[in-house]
Amino acid sequence: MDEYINKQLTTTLKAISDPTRRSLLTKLVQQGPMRVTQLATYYEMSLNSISKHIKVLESADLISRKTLGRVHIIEATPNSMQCIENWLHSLRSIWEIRLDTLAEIMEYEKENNNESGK
Amino acid sequence: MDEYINKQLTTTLKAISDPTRRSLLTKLVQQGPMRVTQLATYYEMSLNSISKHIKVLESADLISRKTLGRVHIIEATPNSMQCIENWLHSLRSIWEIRLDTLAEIMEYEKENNNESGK
DNA sequence: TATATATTCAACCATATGGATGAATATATT
DNA sequence: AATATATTCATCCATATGGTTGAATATATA
Repeated sequence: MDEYINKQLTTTLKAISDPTRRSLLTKLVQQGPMRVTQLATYYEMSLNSISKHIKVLESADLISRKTLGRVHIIEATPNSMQCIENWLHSLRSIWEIRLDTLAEIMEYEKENNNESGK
Repeated sequence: MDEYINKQLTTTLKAISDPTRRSLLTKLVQQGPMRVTQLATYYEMSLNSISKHIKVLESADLISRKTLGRVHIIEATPNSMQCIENWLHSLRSIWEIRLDTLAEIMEYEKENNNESGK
């Protein structure tokens, strides 16, 4: 696989493998753009930790940030998760191709056995 | 979200967020069931590390193991990744619903402005 | 200008992770 | 019975991660 895509995949998967970050993302997708303090109110965690999580999501391109004065508006950019779906689908298609091939082989074997069994 | 599913999601995502483990999984999906030493030959890493990675994949239910004497046959079980697709799709549908609602609101605002502009 | 607010940065800590190596276990083979 | 093979377990190490707190920065408000 393309090494660039592979790294992007790693970054994206690591980012969403944390439950707090998944929750942040979901919140942003549900409620729309929001500022950091606003987001943080939903969690027991310190604001600083939330800010750190946002940074991780940002470097995975899962969110974008618009700075208005001292306020940062955070918006989900869920398109960046496409790479995950792509990987899942490619894996699934490889899987199905192999199962099909296997089925064909078994069919062939069966016929062969029938021949020799005549 | 259901806490059980959420934990499963975390385990699964953490498992596939490592490039070596994704590669192992892909190899198994492509080539079919294989034993540990066989798998390890494809990598520069020590056999022990591969064995450890396999254990991680196993506890995420991404592979299954059949023990035949001293040999362990490892097989990919990619269905367990369904939880990821489910999550991605649910997120996407929330996203689309919000965008639709937003579009309706904007449409309403537009009409409203037209009215007041008469 | 002084103060309050929004946010990040820096340092610290405990625990997790990914790798290595060497020993242990279980099973085959001679 | 002795040896070889397949695999995991235990330990160790360096680095990453997720959290905390306190300081710094930037902007708004009184």
